[in-house]
Amino acid sequence: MKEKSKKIKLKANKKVAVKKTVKIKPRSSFVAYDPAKIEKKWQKVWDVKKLYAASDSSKAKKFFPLVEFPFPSGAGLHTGHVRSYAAMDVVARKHRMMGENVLYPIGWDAFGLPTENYAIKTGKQPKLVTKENTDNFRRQLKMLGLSFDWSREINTTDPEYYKWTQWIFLQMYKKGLAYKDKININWCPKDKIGLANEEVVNGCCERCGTPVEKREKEQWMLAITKYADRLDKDLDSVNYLEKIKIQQRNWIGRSEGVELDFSIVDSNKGIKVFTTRADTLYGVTYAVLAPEHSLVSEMLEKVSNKKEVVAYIASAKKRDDMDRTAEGKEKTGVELKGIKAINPANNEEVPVWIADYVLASYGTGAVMAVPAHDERDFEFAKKYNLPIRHVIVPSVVDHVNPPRPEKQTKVRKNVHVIVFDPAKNKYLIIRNQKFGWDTVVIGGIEEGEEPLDSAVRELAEETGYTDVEFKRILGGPVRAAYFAKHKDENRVAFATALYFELKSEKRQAFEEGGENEGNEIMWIDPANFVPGKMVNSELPYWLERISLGKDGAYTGGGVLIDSGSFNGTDTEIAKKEISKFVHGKVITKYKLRDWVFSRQRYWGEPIPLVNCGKCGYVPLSEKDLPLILPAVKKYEPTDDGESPLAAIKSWVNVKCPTCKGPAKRETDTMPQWAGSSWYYLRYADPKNKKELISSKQLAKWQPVDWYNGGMEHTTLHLLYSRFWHKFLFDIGVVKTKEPYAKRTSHGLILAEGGAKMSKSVGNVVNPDEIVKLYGADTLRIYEMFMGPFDQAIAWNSESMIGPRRFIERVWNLSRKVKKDESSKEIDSLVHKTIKKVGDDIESMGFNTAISSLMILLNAFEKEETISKGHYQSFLQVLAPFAPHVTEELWMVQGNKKSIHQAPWPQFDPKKLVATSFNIVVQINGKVRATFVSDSDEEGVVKKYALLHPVIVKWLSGKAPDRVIYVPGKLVNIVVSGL
RNA sequence: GGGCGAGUGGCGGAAUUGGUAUACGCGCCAGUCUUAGGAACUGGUCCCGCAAGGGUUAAGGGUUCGAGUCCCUUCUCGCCCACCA
Repeated sequence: MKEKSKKIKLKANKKVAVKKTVKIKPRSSFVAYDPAKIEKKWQKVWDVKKLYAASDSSKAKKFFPLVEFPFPSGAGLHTGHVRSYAAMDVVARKHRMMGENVLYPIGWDAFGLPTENYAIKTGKQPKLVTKENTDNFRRQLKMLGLSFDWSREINTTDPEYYKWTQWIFLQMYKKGLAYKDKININWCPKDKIGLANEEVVNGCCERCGTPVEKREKEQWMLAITKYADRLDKDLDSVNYLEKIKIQQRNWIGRSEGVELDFSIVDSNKGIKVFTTRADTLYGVTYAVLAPEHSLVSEMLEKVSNKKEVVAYIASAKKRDDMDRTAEGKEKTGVELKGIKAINPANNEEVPVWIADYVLASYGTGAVMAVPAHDERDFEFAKKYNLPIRHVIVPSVVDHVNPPRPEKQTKVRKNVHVIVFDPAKNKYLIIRNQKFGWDTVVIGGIEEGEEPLDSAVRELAEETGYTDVEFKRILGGPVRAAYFAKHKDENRVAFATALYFELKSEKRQAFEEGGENEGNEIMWIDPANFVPGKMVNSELPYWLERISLGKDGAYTGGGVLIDSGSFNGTDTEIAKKEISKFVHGKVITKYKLRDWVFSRQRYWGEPIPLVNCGKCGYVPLSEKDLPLILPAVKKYEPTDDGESPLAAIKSWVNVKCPTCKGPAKRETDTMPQWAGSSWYYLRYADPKNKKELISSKQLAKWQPVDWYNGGMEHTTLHLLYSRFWHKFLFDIGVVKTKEPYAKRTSHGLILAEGGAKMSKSVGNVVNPDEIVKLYGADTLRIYEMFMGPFDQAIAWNSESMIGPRRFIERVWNLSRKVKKDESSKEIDSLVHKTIKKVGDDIESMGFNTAISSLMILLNAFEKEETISKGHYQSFLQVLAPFAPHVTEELWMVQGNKKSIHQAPWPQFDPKKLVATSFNIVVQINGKVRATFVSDSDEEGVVKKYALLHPVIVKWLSGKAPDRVIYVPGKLVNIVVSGL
């Protein structure tokens, strides 16, 4: 698989370390560790003995770990491959030692553009280039000592392989999942190739970075959208990293909503809109169509500003993707004057607009606009001065004075007057001594009064302040239910907040006593102007709207207002009820688009169809598969976008399989993602000429138990292959709904300094050089040890020496091996290490696994001698990481069978239990003393802790208030007044 | 703008049912051996302090006997998506 090229920013303030060459001098009195010698030697032995071949007949439990097979580029293996492959190799080797029948396969995802581009440049046949590259990759993978089962090697460009890729395509065609459609495709003018949406990054070709153009072209499509629902739902049944599931779900983009009809005045036509917010229907103030919407041209004659509309459509078409995604792009649109649509809820006529913020490709290509409750509609309405109607209000229940069931309830409309004094940075509040609360100025809105007038009136009446500047209304109202102590009644208030700034201290006389009795007018800091300290439970909304600094749509839930008979209904309930009321159709939409499956290129699987003038597209008979990719002289795609295959007349012109009349072959080829969408199946039965996979092999090996790969394939390869698998399930070829039981991903390896490794920058680390310098075992351990497996990490050649020293020390350790028993502490540490390494491998904590092996080695080195048993156990748990050196040392110990066939050592749980305890004594949470206890009994430990001389000194006679004991670990003495 | 994640020595990083922060490795310092050291080995290495002791996990607040770990606020960085109604 091809790694997606991505831009990665340089981490700031990181020095690029100077690369040092390291001389490793042989030791004198001892056979020196020489990886160059032992690694080659053992690789040969393993190869000859077929040590890592999976057994089709074994009765042992099967284990099928999988890594993404590489695209064999001319650049050779990179460090990212090593990271993933070595990690799964560790897992595979451990499971093999656990006695499982392990299938750890590898192959080549060899179709693809880079090979073809290289062929164009050099005139070499892609087939030959592929052969050279795979040979090199194979050599490199073997050099690393990866325990692949080489007898099952597959290659997507092998006709015996792509026969089945073509076969699957034909089945899809027959089921109507493959269809031809004239679409606007993303066209890369440099690569001269159509791209899937997934292959366009920020409007540019993901391979070469050239801005993508739109071109209308007939393309083969695969109807992945028909599987959208299952691709989403079945994620529940697999063990993928959560972030992978989330990314897939986001990409599929399932959303549930309703389709509603807005009929058009004086016409039999209607606008179908899709919405997830049917509850806001009464807030619709206009409707919007995508410029490409078919209704637009149908109604054009009735539009009074036809010229303007036509011009707008033309300009929208010209806009390419770069323009559309440009930062801060302003929404544009134009009204279809003379056209009105009818809101089905209240039969109101609303204007109809066209605008490019509505996408033709999503939903119905038309929306009902609710500016009060949708950000985009809001922005648009502000720009074109369209009305904004609030129909949803947030709903709060007062936490301090909740409504009392026994009291009467009154509904009121309120204003909240929020006055800020910028000179003093303070807010105006009223403190009521009688009831003990703080509040902003509140007043009722009288009949026929504007909120602003009420606010000014109430402010003057209650506080006397008159010289204020009105800034703005803080969005729509908020509904609050509370008990009004001073009136002894429940209130449901719809409060609108108005924000003022104080201009001067000018005040008029105002009424004290009466209603205002006990009121104190105060200015408080913003720090105290917070929810919880104020009686106004709407305050969080006001503060949020103040901090936004501008008005915006309220997109949350709440309660309906101004919505006819639905007033007071909760949003969630209203969605259903309103939709029912206007006969909406409940519907699920997806962001996922159908997969553009054809490529006008040479180096891919030919699409096995024939186009007959009479019969249309006719599939080849299955016995005529594979349809072999013919040899051509020139690989260049043509400028008119036709595949180079179109130029081979003898190949193109055929007889129709159905009517035997003259017909032409389809000349498009399949994308690189085709062969990789099902390759994991073929490993179980790689040489089967009759079937894609036999049912016996299928039952034996499926599904993949653990699939590790790059995060960049989450929305492409992983989704595509799940789709193909589900299709194969539907036609009875496979028996599981999902191909991969578990999916994990590794982090990127960056170049030294944190930049992305790239050939053009020249900062690529070549595994060949590292192996030459340090050996494969060192490279493997380095990559496993460098950091957490799932995180991106920069290469650091300085650190490379650590793992090499580690291996040398293991090598030298063999001199200490005697038959004697080791100490109890060492014995316990060995067992702990066995457990830790085993657990860490399963949870991909490779770095901590190696760290614990280092700790054990350090302990061994402090001993005079170590026992043979302990030494061998150590080699065994190290073996998955460093297979060569451990094999050599294992054989030197006199073993006959390979260490990689030795059983995974067992740990004795009894030996993990400590016999003495390091007890930490704290006073008030601070460590004051430690001691060793041979008991972890609470009474004993506490007694010793309190008698400890240092503790006695610290306590200086004071009696502890409390003594807390954490079994076997810690005593915390709580004393007041120290 | 939305989603996900992260912030711990000079560097990569360890430690989460809350219980001695800085394991392991790199680098650095000193010593041993050596003609020599960019090798190897031994010891040291979070900060302040002669010490006793004090401080420290982006910043601030909270919960707790006890917080890197849990909660809130703020800041910074990375990744993915991005007009999806």
